Amino acid sequence: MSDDQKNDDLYPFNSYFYDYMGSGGNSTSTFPYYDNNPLMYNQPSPAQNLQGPSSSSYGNPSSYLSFTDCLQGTAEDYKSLSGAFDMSCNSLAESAAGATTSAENPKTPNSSVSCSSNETGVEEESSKRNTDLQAKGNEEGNDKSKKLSNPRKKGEKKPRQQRFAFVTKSEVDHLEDGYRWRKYGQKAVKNSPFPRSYYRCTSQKCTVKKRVERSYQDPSVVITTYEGQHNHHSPATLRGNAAAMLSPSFLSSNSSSFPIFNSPEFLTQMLPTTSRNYPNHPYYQTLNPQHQQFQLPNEYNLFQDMTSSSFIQKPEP
DNA sequence: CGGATTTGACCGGCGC
DNA sequence: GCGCCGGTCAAATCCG
Repeated sequence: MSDDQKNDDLYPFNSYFYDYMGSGGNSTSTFPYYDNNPLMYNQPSPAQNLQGPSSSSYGNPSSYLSFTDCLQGTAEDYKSLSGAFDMSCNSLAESAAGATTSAENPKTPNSSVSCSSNETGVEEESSKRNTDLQAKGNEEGNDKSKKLSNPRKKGEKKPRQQRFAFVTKSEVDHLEDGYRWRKYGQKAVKNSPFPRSYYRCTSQKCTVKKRVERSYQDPSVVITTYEGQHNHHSPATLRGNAAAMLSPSFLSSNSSSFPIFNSPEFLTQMLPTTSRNYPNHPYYQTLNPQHQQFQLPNEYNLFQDMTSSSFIQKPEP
């Protein structure tokens, strides 16, 4: 396990988790974490998806706006949310990582382009790898014993795409998020009885990936990590789809107000339950390639900062 | 039959 | 240098 990954991934299943549990020094937090949150908790099955959270057995949906409701708003509405998340994450990331932000997410008034450099990098790498494979295939003919070739020059670090991870309580491992995914791998996770699944967006030229794993501490919890940004619209409607809202593309392609995030209900559901119900859980958070760790918690205040500065206020025009 | 999933092999990075 | 581990590939298999 590399330090890179320790800092990057923050998985509850690996050595980093134990470190976190033991010392508390590298504490992480969740964002967002949905516990008893009728807005996001218990992702509905695909069949339930369009019905919104009301089909959930968790929480009290009647008390809250559902994401379905929210998503029935204008595109501008969720542009704002996305922008807010992105802006928040970027500013936090920068503050945590100092000035080393050159490789990713240059702050621009239009946050929708904030991740483009990373995507380009990975796409280039991917193409390069394919090219290499083809070249190698030509060179080596049908030799199947050597499947893969070196995808990049030595010393050239693979650029990290922006990551966005969140925890969802669900019986279904692969949560419906409005995009189509193709599973390309599954690996056993160290210290966990549950495997981790790797998915790639099936859309052409879309490099977004996601990993799905189940918490071994709480098997009812599914941890989904998105990496990269979709370069296309969701093939399915976003209605009633919290995960789609929280996908990187959604969270980074926007710019005005999104009323639900101004609501105290949302905020109080969003974070406090995190520390209340899972005090030792290495909460997921917004991740990015710069190894930042957001220590939300004292999280609630920070999140409030985030929300007050980013959700409530409109991003700069 | 075409697309999705499964699964074993492979690769690179890292620690020892 | 070796072993471990996360991530990915791709042939085989499954499924609608």
